[in-house]
Amino acid sequence: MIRKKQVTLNDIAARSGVAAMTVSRVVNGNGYVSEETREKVLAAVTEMNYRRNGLARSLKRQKTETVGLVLGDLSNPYSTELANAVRESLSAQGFNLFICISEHSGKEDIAAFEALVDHNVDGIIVATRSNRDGNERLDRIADSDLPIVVVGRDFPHKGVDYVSADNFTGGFEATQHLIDLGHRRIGFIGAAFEDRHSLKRLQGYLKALEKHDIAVDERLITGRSESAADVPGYSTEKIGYEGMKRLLSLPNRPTAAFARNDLTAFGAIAAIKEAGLSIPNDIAIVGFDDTPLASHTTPALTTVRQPMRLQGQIAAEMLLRRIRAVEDVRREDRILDCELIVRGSTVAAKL
Amino acid sequence: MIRKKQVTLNDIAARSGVAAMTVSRVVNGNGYVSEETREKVLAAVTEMNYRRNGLARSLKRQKTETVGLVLGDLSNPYSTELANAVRESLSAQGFNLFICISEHSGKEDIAAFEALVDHNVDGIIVATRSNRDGNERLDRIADSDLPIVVVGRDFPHKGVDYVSADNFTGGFEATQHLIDLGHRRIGFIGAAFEDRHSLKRLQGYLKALEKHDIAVDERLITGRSESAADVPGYSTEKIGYEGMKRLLSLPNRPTAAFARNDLTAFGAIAAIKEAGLSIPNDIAIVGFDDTPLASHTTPALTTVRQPMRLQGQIAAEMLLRRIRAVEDVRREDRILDCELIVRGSTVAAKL
DNA sequence: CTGTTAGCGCTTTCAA
DNA sequence: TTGAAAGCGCTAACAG
Repeated sequence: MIRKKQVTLNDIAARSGVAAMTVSRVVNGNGYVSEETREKVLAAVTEMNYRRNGLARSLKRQKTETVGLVLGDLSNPYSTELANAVRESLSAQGFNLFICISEHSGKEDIAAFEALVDHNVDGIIVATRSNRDGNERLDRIADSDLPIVVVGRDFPHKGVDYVSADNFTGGFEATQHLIDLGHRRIGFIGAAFEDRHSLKRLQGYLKALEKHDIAVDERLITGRSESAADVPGYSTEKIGYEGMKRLLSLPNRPTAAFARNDLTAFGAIAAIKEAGLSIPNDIAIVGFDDTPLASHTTPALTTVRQPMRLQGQIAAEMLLRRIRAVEDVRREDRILDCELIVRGSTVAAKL
Repeated sequence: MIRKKQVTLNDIAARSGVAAMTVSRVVNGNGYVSEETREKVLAAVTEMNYRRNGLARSLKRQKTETVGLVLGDLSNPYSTELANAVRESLSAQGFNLFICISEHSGKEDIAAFEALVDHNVDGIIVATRSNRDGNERLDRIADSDLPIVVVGRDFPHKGVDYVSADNFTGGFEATQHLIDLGHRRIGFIGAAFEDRHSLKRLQGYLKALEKHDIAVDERLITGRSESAADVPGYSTEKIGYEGMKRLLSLPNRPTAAFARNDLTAFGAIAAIKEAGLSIPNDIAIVGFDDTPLASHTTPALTTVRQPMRLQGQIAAEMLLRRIRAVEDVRREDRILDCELIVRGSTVAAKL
């Protein structure tokens, strides 16, 4: 259809018999305008249903007061809380937030970055998992001095801040907790082989085993299959379910397992119940995140709580600091403490 | 800090000794450019790390190839699946998706609309709950012919399409199912008083009772407290928990309950278990949505499945149709069937 | 195949 | 208190 032609400043100016500049002043509420003129203009604005063109405005002003947030997926409560916290912090400062989803694909990460840069956002918060293509592009964008903050992992670029939970220590403490309870055969659910060096929670797990001289049994570490392609949104739970099934089929099955996150733990719990086994007596389970549902499963889930909202707030602050900076900003990073929440899903190992 | 001055078409043109227009052609890959010139330009582009300015481009072209999606919250798996489906459909057509969250606040709805309109998105998909302020603003935006599609409810404007699940029939069938099982005292969880006329699922519930001559007991209908202000993201589960507690404290407690959605049902289940009662024998529960977790609770949740992805796809198609239309578009609406999924949380009433 | 011109809608700057 | 001019960076339309 023939879209109604956009009403412009000039239209309003013509209609109310003043200059475009005067209309601009009225619309933006700055500069001096006589009450009389103001009213005349405002009348025309209402009458013609005028909306200023943000594109033109931003083009001229060289800023958009908009920030982008790139998320790997939406299915994890982690993303949700983070996004809310970021949004709240930013909107309190008059910034808009546009969220992009990349579905954990490097290609889509790039598409999201492009889209945001194309729209000249004032800064980007990145909370996707690290991947080569995405990192490379992000690096280039950071080179152009666009403010960037990364959440949940680090990013080695002098112009990029990052904030993350202490996943390593969290993983360590979760595992340590199980060891303290007397468990020796402890599974890890949710790690693909290629995560070995990037997944801090897995590293914490390995470290705890090492500290107690428990040999690592590769078969106890299970994760998504090779074909990561078939792993869409909600798969984390599916991974937990399948991972636990694999652990249960082992000749010498573990007496406890640490799941990469709560969703994975929920899947694992389902598999255990389905096998007619009991939690925590046959198998103890620890999750990670302390999602809202964690306290409501039966039994309630022992898990590691990470400060999701705080990460979002800090990320927003870091970004605003960069956006507003008038001189060079020194890189900043924050690693936040996690907290082990012991509930019913863990208990001392049977002897 | 002094942000690096943006590299422009003219800079590249100057550097490579051609006109800006030629650079534009190379960058956008349209029009004829000799191989030789192309290479020269491309070299300069790489060398100077040029990125075209999307604002200027969109201002000139009068389109952004970007669509906005406004969501009430992110905590409901419904939003998640919808967003993913929308994103997939749009990105397949070369459109970007920017998601805005309104936290179920009319004020934030408006802020999201403004932000999107300000960025001259080509269209908006709205999936927030209906509210007066938001509707009013949306109406004005629709008046200006910006393509708009509403999801999950209707919206009475000749220029706005909508797609929704058949919540009324879904609610009816869920309740009917419980009645068929012999239940007569059936609670409804998750309806505030003011939802009475807007919540189709509640209307379906009431209709089913009416059909079977079961008198409505107001005390069996429970929802969020008056102060909706204290109800942030994840509260739906909390509402279910509290709602069920209230039902359990009734002198003559119900033998079954229909929860407004799965999250609410999960909360209700937690309350029942906490009271030492059994599901489904003491109280049967039906949810709505068939979220991924529904099949993994103990017992698994009987629920009404609504086609979330399909709604997203259709919404995207409807919007693209409007965006691409060259002449007036007739209003379209689609109501999609739901499906009752019977699992372990419902069983015949004890006599 | 390449260049010129004009202008998208706004705001900055300077002048009145 | 108001206005005129210039230009943000890009591309459509036309000319060469």
